[in-house]
Amino acid sequence: MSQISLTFPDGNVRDYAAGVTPAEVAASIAPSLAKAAISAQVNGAHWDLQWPITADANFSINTLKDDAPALELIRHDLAHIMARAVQELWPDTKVTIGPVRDYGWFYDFDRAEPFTPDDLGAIEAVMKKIINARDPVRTEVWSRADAIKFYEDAGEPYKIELINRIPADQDLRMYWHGEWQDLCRGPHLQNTGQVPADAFKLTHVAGAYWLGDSSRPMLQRIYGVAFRKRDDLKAHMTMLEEAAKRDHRKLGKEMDLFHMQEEAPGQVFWHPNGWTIYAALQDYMRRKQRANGYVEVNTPQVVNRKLWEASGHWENYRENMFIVEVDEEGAREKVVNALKPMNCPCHVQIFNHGLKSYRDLPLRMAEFGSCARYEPSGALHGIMRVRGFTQDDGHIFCTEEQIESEARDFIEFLSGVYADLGFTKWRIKLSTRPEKRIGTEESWDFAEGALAGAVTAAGHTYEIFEGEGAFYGPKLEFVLTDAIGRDWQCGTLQVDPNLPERLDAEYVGPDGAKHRPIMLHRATLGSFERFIGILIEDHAGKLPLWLAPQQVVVASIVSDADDYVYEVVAALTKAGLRAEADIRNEKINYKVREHSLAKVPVILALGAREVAERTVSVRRLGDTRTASMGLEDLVAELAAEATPPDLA
RNA sequence: GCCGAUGUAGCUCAGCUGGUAGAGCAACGCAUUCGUAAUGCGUGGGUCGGGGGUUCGAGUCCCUUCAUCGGCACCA
Repeated sequence: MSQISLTFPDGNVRDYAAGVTPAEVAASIAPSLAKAAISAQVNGAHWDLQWPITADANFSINTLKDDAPALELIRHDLAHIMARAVQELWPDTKVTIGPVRDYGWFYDFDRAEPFTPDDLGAIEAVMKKIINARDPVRTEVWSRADAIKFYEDAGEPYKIELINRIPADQDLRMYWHGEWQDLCRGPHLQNTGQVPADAFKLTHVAGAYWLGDSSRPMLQRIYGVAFRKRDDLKAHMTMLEEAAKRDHRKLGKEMDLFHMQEEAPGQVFWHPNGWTIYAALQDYMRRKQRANGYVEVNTPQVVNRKLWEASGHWENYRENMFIVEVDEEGAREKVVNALKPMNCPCHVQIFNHGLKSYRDLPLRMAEFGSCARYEPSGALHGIMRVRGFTQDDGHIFCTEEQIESEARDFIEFLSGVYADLGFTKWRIKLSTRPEKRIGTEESWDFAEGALAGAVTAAGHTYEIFEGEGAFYGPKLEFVLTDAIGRDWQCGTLQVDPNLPERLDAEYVGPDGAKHRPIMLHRATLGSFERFIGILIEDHAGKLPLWLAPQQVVVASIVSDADDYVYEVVAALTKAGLRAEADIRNEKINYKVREHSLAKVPVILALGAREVAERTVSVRRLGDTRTASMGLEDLVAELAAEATPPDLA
């Protein structure tokens, strides 16, 4: 029998018989290691303790102390343990797949009766029993025919479909613990007892389509989370509670920003407070775009279907458009219009109005464009995913040669905006040509190269998303990370030679002939609705002063200070600050509590002392200390702080 | 759109197996002028998401519809 050499992390090299398993290697080193081992790394690959090693390799043993492999195995094994528990409780349940995901795993089942949240406790109890049984995990490689036969006998049709989807040159691996069996590529733990029994939790049940295909049956999915230690699980649950406290729907109510109601699902009723944020953000964007060479336009809400037919939207998105039919006097049939789902076709109309020259390019056209899309009911989510929204939309009409410099310019613009809004962590995705596409390979090469070049020139890096581009051109997507680590895709830049073609946009070139411009669709915030939702959650409602709806509340401590309160409010208002008086007959404790809960950034408390000294007592949100200062100094300080970042 | 859950006063929520709706906060009134996260007492307030049905009787049971929430699918 041939020998192989394993190189250990400390540099030691030991020889073993070919086909040795990591379990045997661990046992050859120390019995304690053999017991603690959960898996191995073989030439960097995550290796089951039972898989044979047939060639020389770099080798190390993983234990529960090794974070990444431990978490992967714990979560993966829990997926199997949960599936086993479910089949023990409800033997007629069919199993499908159960991958590791995020902080845990999920497993999809086919079962006539849906699971209820109450079932989760029962399943958890059986899972703990399985863990405590410490059943050894066993694995074998099977032939395709045997495996299919096995699952036919077992009545597990989904597994058969999975087998048929696995590439023919790939081994089929079966795993067992106890009597229970599953098809799985592995690796797994040595025995079920290696899973910490107190560091997992089943979180929720949900429907999910088989293979993610909405034309396939809907399965019952159970989600769980798992960690190495009980404390990690507790920390995770605390994190979820924190995230729930930041929920923009909850804060929107508490801060009286907006509401939504049944008569207008997916559309926002902005209250004065919320609209103040919206307006401050829009004013800021308007100034920024002007400074960046954009011309601002505005286009109609209700547009005849002819334009949507010409643009191609009618054909592709008719189902998602709000249709407006009008009985026009004398007309034989109804006039059919659609609320605009996007602004680009209208912008092309403005471009087409009058003759354009190459000297007009690049032409940067911006609109705070209100759009309406009939989103599927299940997609709606607070003000983040709505049916009526306003994009900070823009279209750059340019030549092919100008794509790169325009893209670069936009990336720098966007970078400045994100920094001003407090987002310093963000990344760029480059989506390239999809399978179904129009245009020549040369034009795709050129456009993808231009976007990649622009990113590099702007001093950033990008991640490629193969085949994720639009059918007409590649795109950049800008993903920002918020204060609690969640990603949000906001900005976008798309290269589009198609729409100018369809809507017959042209300009006169230096040669005197007519040419097609390229259109760059771009947005920085995406939609105001969604972005404000993100801002609220990012700041947990505690917005920077320039965006805060109510910047200062001036509260009286005694009614003798009422006149002075009004004087202070007047001084603040004159300095451009959003200030309100609170002279209600309430204790200062009560007022401080109420305005703090409403996330007012600055509370001034005025009593006899302040009146006498012409000072103010300042309390900042999130700070229990107070400071006393002169009225003029305070006004100057707040006015400076409340200046939008582009004007500071 | 699909699966599941939820919908009771302005807000947060209670209301067991059907017997004529309740709390806290908020609002309003009165008293209190009280120095940095809830002053006390009192008063008013709900066709229990909409529609239909079963029943002597429905917030409670059934059907249907709308909306919201958690996922899935979707996101030009």
